[in-house]
Amino acid sequence: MPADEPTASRLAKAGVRPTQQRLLVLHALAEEPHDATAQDIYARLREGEARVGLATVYRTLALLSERGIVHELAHRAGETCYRLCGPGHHHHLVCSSCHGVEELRGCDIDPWLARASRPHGFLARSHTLEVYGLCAKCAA
Amino acid sequence: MPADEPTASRLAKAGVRPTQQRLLVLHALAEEPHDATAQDIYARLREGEARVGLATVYRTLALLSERGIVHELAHRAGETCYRLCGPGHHHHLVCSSCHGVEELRGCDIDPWLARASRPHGFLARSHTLEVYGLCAKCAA
DNA sequence: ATAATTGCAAAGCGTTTGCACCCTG
DNA sequence: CAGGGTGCAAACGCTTTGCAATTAT
Repeated sequence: MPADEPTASRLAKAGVRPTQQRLLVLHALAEEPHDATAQDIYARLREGEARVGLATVYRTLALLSERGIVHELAHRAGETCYRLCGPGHHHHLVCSSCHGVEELRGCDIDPWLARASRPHGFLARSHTLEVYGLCAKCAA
Repeated sequence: MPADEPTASRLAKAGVRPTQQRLLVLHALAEEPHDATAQDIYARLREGEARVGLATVYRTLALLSERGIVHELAHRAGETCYRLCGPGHHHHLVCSSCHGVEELRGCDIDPWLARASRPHGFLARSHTLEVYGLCAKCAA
């Protein structure tokens, strides 16, 4: 089953067997304008002619997240959101109105962080930053 | 039922009736070295002689969170963590080893954020930042 | 052929809710 | 006395898991 070389090889390189349903999940995620839950993806796939089980969607998202192919966000309590992100360190601009997500690159707060946490004797290693506000469309 | 003036009046000022179980929940939370889930608090209270229902703990934490008396953190997926924080804007230094939480004050990344999000046409309004690393004790 | 993957349905968990009783104001 | 607060247990919704059938290499 070819039809989708780039995505398939991306999976293969990550040591994930590129099955039909995994590609479907990945495609569905790619089409989401903002991050989506497992149930969202499942519903989206069911709308079409796709035959994928809910459990498979959960398993797939967990696997892809573990392999770093998708990112797991936790802004909503009670359910996990997933998003297909570009590579490298970045943060998210989350629109409070349309819930769209944009990536904010060029994060240079590490030096600031290191300085700020020094008085605490705290050794900063990583951080998460999410920004809420209005995207260009919704601000208009 | 006096015995706990400061906490009680703090609740009263927030328009929350200072009942016995609300004070118990608040005290339990104050004694937690790091943030705790509703179930954590419930278990802690049950260890003692306190007679508080689980539902009450959930309702209380939700109410206190809504009133800004406790903060709701979402680092763990699947369950909501709560923490009794000082006032004002601040962030958290979360120790990856002991899971202790320290408050990081003096957050001045807003100007940086505003600048960074401008090219996106994004209007930043608020943000969340959590820093992971090692606290002074664990780094030693 | 062999081992991984999938689907279904049941089980698990954290959380919420209905309702009668209790307590506070 | 009136109305919010509480406790219990049942109901919920999201997620995980057991197991037999299916599919990929």
